[in-house]
Amino acid sequence: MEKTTFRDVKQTVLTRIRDKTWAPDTFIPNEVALAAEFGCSRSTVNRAMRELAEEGILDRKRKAGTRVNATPVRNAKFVIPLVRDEVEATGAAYRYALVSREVLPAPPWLRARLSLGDKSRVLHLNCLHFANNAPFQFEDRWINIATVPMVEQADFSARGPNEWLLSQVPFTDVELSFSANTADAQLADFLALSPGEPVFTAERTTWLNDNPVTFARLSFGRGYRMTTRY
Amino acid sequence: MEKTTFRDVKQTVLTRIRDKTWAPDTFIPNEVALAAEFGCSRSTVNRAMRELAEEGILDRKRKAGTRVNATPVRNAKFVIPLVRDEVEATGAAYRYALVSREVLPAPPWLRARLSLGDKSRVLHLNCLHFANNAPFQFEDRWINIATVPMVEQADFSARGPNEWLLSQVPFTDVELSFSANTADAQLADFLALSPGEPVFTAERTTWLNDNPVTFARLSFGRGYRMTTRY
DNA sequence: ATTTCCTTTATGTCTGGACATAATAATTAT
DNA sequence: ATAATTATTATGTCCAGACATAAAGGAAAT
Repeated sequence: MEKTTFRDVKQTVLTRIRDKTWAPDTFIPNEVALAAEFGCSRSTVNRAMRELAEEGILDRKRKAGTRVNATPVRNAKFVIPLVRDEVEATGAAYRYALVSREVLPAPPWLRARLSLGDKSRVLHLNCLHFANNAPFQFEDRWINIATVPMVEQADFSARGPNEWLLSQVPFTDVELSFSANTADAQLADFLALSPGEPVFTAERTTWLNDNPVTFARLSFGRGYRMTTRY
Repeated sequence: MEKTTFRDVKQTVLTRIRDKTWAPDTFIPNEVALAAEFGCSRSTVNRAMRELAEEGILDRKRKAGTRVNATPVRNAKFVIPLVRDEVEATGAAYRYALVSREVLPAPPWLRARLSLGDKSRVLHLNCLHFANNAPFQFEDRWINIATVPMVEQADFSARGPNEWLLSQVPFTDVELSFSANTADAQLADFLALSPGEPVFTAERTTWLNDNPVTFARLSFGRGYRMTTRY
């Protein structure tokens, strides 16, 4: 007879939820009772339940107990890779090109988005990432010079700003958002699309303890899909 | 003097990584050493390190040790809510309408996607979800009758199939993918767009232990954004 | 009836110890 | 030199027991 692991407990609990032994919105036995039933320690049950709660299956509250979540608002985990890795993972050759680089006062829309003062200076970069020489992603990147002073000396002709930032500048918070948009003339040009074609847009803003670090708008052309399994 | 919690340990480790005390791609001290340094038990250090590894910050291997991940492939967590909750969270009134319902043999593209046999029957539904009476999401839903026989008797005139499925049918695996597309004539009509306007598309396929349950294509009109912070 | 205080209870976390396991490093046999 | 075997080591997991803490429920005071 093998020992009951926290994985076994998770599995058993999941099965009971699926076969409606434990119905949605009802409380399940407490940890001590389950530990006794499964023949393991409370710590083991606790870990199993904690992870299931993390996954959105269960809802736990002190004293109240553990309830089966009626609407399992399951959270999908998206792995956000580097462009280089994303391209190379498909077997395609990755190439990077810097389109433009300039230092300028932060435009109003960016000041609003990052809550910057009105005399903030930013580095603005436009970059293109290719997969097998076909444009794959257009990167519109803004970096807050006040938070990252050394960015003015950095060389972005061979390596993209994202890779540089990841290796040089830590961050504590990220906001990420996805949307569908149409390509304007400039974007269509860069991504080899016709104006008006749909583009998949990912916008990422990062902070280092309340100090805005960077804002990036990443545009992907035809056929791009962001996929996850869980 | 307070006790050192696993949260304290996580915080300290993160700080040391950020200030480059522990550089990327280098090994950090083992759990016993850290427990001694922090004045806590190894279990506490273990939990902190395990969670940081889960978050993609660290890379752990038995015997080898714990290494600082050079390219923190941080994974974003997306909470996928019910349409109803998503709409009501903005303060808008939610309304649902069933557009069409028919039982038919699975079309070839669906058979391929769900690996269905060639005489599979499916229930096909078209639904509209409104926010304050403005179309918010168009749902193109296909349900595998073989896996969910009782779906033929279900009434979808008042409640959307997603809510019904969530409460009635368990699932074990989900594939989710996002993309940008253009509205065709039918979709433009339903979402009150002009044909050719961009739509944000989410496609979700779910299985119950290798048995395909359902495939849904959810289309969102103008201005829809899917956002997460971490 | 409403507020305030106290008790109870289930989860949250820590400890210190133990054994399991994977992977590396060292050793021995071919 | 190369392959097979054996130690070593850091992480992975488990346990039993302890105390902390949030929150529900009831009791007492207003």
